[in-house]
Amino acid sequence: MHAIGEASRRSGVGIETIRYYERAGIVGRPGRSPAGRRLYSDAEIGRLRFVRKGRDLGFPIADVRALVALAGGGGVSCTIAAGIGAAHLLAVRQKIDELERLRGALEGLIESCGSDHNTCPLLAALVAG
Amino acid sequence: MHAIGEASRRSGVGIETIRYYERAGIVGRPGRSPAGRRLYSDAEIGRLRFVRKGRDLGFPIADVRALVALAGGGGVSCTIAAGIGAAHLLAVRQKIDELERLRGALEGLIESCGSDHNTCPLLAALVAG
DNA sequence: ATACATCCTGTAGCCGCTACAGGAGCAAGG
DNA sequence: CCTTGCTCCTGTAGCGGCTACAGGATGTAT
Repeated sequence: MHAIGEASRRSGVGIETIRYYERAGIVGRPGRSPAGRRLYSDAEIGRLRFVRKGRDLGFPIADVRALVALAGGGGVSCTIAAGIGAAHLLAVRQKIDELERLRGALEGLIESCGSDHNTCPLLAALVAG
Repeated sequence: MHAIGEASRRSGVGIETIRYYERAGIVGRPGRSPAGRRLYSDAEIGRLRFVRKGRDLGFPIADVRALVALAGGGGVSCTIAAGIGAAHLLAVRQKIDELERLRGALEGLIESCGSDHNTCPLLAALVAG
């Protein structure tokens, strides 16, 4: 059993964030020492690591909560997990497309700022339309 | 002079958002009718449109505030505006790179979910190290 | 006169943390 | 035993950038 600081170091999740995850019900409440301090088992620290990895992959908290539940249960988990993953992948692809459009627009505007002009093309673009 | 609803329609900025922009000091305070209702000139509506376009290009509010100020003043504005734009473009490119990495990771995981396996690869990846 | 739309202020909620304030516990050195 | 300094506790507020109320006043059309 480890205190929250140790759990934080081992899982890579910040102390405040661990408490937040607990409040938000993403991870269960750990046991407590007689003085009321949180005590984490290795399995619980593993769950924190799981959450961090999910977040690193960009899954929203709601998805991570669902994935945690799936990892706990057995059976048809993989189909459901793959569904969640596929939906998230779609969202990531859409976000990329959106940012690519943005990038194109910005590149055009900034490039035109290099050439000769009286009025700033970037500012003009924002005023127009 | 136009009421806030008309200003919203003409600028494409929501009513609540316009008031938020005013509170946040992104746009100045408009005049008021005798009864205390906001009245917007065409120029002020233009400024709202400017803010919307900046936001559409993904500029954070602080940048938009700066760009509004530049559009108001004259002189060396373009160099500064181009600098703000270039910095934002860099941020957009970094975000894209990050999402591309994410996309790759997700694609790998989800693809492996299609093939034969005992343990779900996606869930396993989250549990592992 | 009445119905309905529009406007006002002020406050709270969203996400996912992060950063306090103000206190209590705990291990080690003097 | 006492102090020092670290960790931990709860509770609350802040970030960005809105969005959505509640509860009231005002404007317009019939």
